[in-house]
Amino acid sequence: MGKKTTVKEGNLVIVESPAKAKTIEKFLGKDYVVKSSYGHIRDLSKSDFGVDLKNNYQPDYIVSNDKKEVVKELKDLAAKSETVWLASDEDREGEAIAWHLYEVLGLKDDNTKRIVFHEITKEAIQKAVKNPRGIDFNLVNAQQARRVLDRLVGFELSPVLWRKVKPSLSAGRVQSVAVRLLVDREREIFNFKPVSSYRVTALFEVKDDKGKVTQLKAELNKRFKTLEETQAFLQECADAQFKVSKVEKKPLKKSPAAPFTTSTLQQEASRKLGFSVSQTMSVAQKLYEAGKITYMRTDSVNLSELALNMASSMISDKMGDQYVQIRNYKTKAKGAQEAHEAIRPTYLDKETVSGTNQEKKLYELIWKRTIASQMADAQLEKTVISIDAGSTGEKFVATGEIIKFDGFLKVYIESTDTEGEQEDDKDVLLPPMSEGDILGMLNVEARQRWSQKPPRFTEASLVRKLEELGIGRPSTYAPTISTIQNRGYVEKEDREGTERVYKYLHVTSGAKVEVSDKTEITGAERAKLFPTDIGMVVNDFLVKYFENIVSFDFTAQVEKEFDEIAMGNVTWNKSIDEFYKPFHDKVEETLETSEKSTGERILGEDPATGKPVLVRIGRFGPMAQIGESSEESEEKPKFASLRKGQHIETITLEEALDLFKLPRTLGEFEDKVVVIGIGRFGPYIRHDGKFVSLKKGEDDPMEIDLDTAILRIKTKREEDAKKMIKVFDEEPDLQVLNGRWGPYIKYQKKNYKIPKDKVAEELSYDDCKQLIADQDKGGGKKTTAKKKTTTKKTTAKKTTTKKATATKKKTTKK
DNA sequence: CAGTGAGCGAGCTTCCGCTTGACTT
Repeated sequence: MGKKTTVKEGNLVIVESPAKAKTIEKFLGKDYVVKSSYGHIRDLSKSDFGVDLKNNYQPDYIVSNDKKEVVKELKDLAAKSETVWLASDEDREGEAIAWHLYEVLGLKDDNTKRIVFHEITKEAIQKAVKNPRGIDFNLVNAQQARRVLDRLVGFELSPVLWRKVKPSLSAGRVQSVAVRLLVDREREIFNFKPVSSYRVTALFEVKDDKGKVTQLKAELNKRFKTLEETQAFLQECADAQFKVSKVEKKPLKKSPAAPFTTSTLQQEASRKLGFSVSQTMSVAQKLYEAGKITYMRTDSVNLSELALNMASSMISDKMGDQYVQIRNYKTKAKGAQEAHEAIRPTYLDKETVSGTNQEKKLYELIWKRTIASQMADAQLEKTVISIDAGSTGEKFVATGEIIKFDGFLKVYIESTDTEGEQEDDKDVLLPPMSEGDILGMLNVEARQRWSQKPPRFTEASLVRKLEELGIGRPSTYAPTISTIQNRGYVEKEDREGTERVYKYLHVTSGAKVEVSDKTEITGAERAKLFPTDIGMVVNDFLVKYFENIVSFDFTAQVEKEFDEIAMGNVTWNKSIDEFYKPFHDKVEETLETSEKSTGERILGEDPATGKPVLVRIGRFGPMAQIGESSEESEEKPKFASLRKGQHIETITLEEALDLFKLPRTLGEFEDKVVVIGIGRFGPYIRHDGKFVSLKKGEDDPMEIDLDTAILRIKTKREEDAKKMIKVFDEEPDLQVLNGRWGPYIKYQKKNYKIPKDKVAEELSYDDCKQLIADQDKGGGKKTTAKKKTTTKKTTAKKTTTKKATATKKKTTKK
């Protein structure tokens, strides 16, 4: 063998994910090198849409900087290999990845093979290798159409928003519909008028054969509309005879839920473990990389043959044969592409794993759900007992369920989103009773209840809705939720409930009905998604001018078109052209004719000046304004920002006028004025150039008096004194302080860490200077490194710092 | 922990889907 002749030998297999590559390499043996493309290797350039509008929408693809290294490695390996196997996923995106690889790596037909498998088992992979095919260009074109359409929609609509609403905003096929769902729901809630009715329950005494007494709770089978009716009925009950009129027993069966997909995992992890969707994904990623679960971005509910066998033997060993029931689940999700298995443990005999608490919990959830999905139905018996209430003609009903055979319930019960206003009557064993039995009444009570407003979305329930509409993909649910929050369209928040008074009626046998007022907390929300004013204005704008794009079935419609392209019935650029021409005209028309959209609402007149009071979106967010700026009058309008929790759509004239009462001067303390105001971080006291926050829940900025304010200033001073560990005479700007995360050094407005082996109190001036120099040097290196990298990276950096400050705010709020 | 506003000058922002890391607090 001469040195310069390149001998091509061996096989290069390219998959999308590096963890997958590792597993597959084991199955294929020595002759195969398995590498990963890390997803797509190139994308549309960002200049001029990345699409040539004059040349049949020709895409301009470029390999981004962070992919250059991967591409180079793959190119080198491909050149040396005898055969290159493109093993990206078996779906539209996967096919496109294969094609991009083919193009960018300069592959040739005669030594390139396209293979697919949708489960990572030895059999599946060997079978795939035996059945190679070529690249499916129809499918690739369907992906190009998808990509180009999303680019055109996003990059044409967003600039319209910059001009007509506010800079830096965004719109897109997926995110804009997500926001619309939230805005629509918020308005439904706003317009919702709760209706009250009275729910009546009774407590009876039941004696069994042996004379043992048990209690039985039953609910009246109707609700009364008015207090009078309810009171009259309860009074009748006081002297009524209660007789069992019917005892009905019905068998009932419950079936397990399908194995996890990305979306159902996100929902259950949210309900059962309180995880956010991004949390779920990053914990799942860890489990996947450690080889503990299968791939976590999937829309498939299928389990491999191998997994089914494992489940079957696991269940029969552990619980017995009668618990095994192997099932095939069908996906219900619109547009599912099912390139992978469902999410399941790699080894079903492992009930738990090592790792962080979160990893353990999520793994256990996946294990239980997977096992339960292959278990027998639960057999239950439902008992319904009807009890006549004297001669009133009304019936009380008691229901109970007993489990005859637990089946899958032994390991897993699916949660629901319904929040528990209704008490749980289930799993109640009813005392034995027969028709004609007379029951002793202990008491009858009634309480006023209100119909429930539609529920606000959580991250997870929004994902479920999007999936239902076929909008977005498993890999984008979590990022979409982040995007709409980062753009300021949506906020995830807790809301405290408000007190509500309800009527409570109570009567015992033979007595007189007592009526009283009780209070309950209602409307409390935890980690719910609230649309912001900007979100609402942007949504209204898009609905008004681009209804078809933000309609709930836009994605479904274009998916149909993509399917046609994938089947070879339609040419992709032609299809894009049919969409783009009218769309672009509409964009042009909107730019020319539409007014700037600020969500302006006139609330009324300012009683002091008679000028109009209005609210709208300003350059810095939602604001209130008294008077209009006009050319005739020199007088400028007055401005005030809306406060947290206030919204353009719901704020009243009174609330808006209150905003202008601040800042207000309380008086003087130590010869300096004391001023109350409201800033970005809530209400504050300003005195002698310093700021002190008001006490939450105790101080009202409109009410607080000078004495209380002075008290707050003094306590703040004490706290500050405690905070200070050391100051140096050499430089008063250099301080050692006690912060929330322990001691730190502050110098020229920057903070520096103190290494764990140093004691804060013992640091000398020189020690501090040294630490600052060290850390500045480290930081300096980093910043120069960052400057060298691409613009893409710096923007990514920006968003992460934004996120960091956002979480900061939240923690201080607590 | 620190921080507590605000109208013409320049250029930027933006999409959806595949994939992982690299960043702090």
